[in-house]
Amino acid sequence: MTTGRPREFDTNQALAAAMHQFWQQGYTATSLQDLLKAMQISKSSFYQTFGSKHALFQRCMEHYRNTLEDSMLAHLQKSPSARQFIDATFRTISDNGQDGDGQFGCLIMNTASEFAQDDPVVARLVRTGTEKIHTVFLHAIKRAQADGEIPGDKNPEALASYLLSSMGGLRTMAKAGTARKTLEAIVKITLSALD
Amino acid sequence: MTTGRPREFDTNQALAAAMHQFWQQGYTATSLQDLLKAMQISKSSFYQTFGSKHALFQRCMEHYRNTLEDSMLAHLQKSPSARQFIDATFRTISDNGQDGDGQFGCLIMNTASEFAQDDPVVARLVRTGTEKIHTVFLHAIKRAQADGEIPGDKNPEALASYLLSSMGGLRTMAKAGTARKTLEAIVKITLSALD
DNA sequence: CCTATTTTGGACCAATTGGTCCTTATTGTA
DNA sequence: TACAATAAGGACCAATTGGTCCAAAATAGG
Repeated sequence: MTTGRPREFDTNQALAAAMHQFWQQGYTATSLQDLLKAMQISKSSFYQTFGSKHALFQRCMEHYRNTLEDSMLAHLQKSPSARQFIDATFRTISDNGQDGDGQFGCLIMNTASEFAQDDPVVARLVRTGTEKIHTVFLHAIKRAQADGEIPGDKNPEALASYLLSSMGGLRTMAKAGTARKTLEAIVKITLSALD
Repeated sequence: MTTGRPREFDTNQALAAAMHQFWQQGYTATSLQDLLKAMQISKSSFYQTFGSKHALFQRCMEHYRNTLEDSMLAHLQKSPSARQFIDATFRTISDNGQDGDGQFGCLIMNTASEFAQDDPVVARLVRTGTEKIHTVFLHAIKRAQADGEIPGDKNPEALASYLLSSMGGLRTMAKAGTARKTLEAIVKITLSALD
């Protein structure tokens, strides 16, 4: 087994940087130059390690999806109640809407908006991404129903889709520059549908 | 007063075609070639009539905004009740989500997603666009409250923002390829917040 | 220390980007 | 019918696009 020259960058770190770039600017508006600067690697390293811009984007989508899912599941588990988890998830969006990563919307929703069904590979990534979030919401809703925090006669699947859709809308509103107070008002009404 | 050679195309028609193109593909992903093909005009006519891609995009945004506002107001006026107008607006989205113009989402929301706050000119167009829709919803809500179709104790401004956000989310979901039944379920829950 | 193996820097590439400009065509009016 | 005025066709442009390739550099195992 031979080894060769070791790489001078961390793959995961570069991937995270690329994800952030796509998250901010979208796929098309992000040029190779943008990526190289963000990832701090050379063009050679880029193509050798990630193959192409499109292939990298796929990995970024997966990375985003996994990160988001892990984060949500962690919050759900350490939350005192499932209902409180849902509330907190939406409040976090209205709180961090203007600054931090919040102002970039949701990468999955952004991608859905940018590509629609044009690219089948991307369309699948969007679908699996939304499904993951849907599943997390579904778990939370079912648990909240079992605990009597959400009326049991409501359809949990429908509620999960509703939360997913609402989350996408809310994040887009935040991206559009909506005032925090307005975002909070939207969240309040959105969550009232769970009562 | 001299006249000169008359143009061989209709400006409004070309504008509408361009709007449709931006609506489908977004600003960045739409090339000049795409526009010329869609508008059926030459490059010279393009630059002479519209100045630049960016300037044309601004006019398209305004055209979309006006068209949407007019359409909504017309529906609102001929609707038997304001509440029914709101319901019908959302049902139309879930019905036409997969085909027709529905599968392209909302141009204003798409633009918000694509540009965020990067371009101040575009950011303003997004803001005024959302404000217009907000205003229409606000009128409908106030009238529905006056007619006892929506509880009067609810804040109409907040409700209008909620509907705006929900509409954006719903259209993005439709763009992502969500099944019609799911869209209908989301609409049902969304509208239940008005009861 | 030498060599197989890998990474890196950067020159290079065809294609496409948005945009300019000059020429030719077509009109109404004087 | 000639002229002023505008429109259209298309050659041309520099800059950028994503991507390839080759030579130089750096490493671990023999």
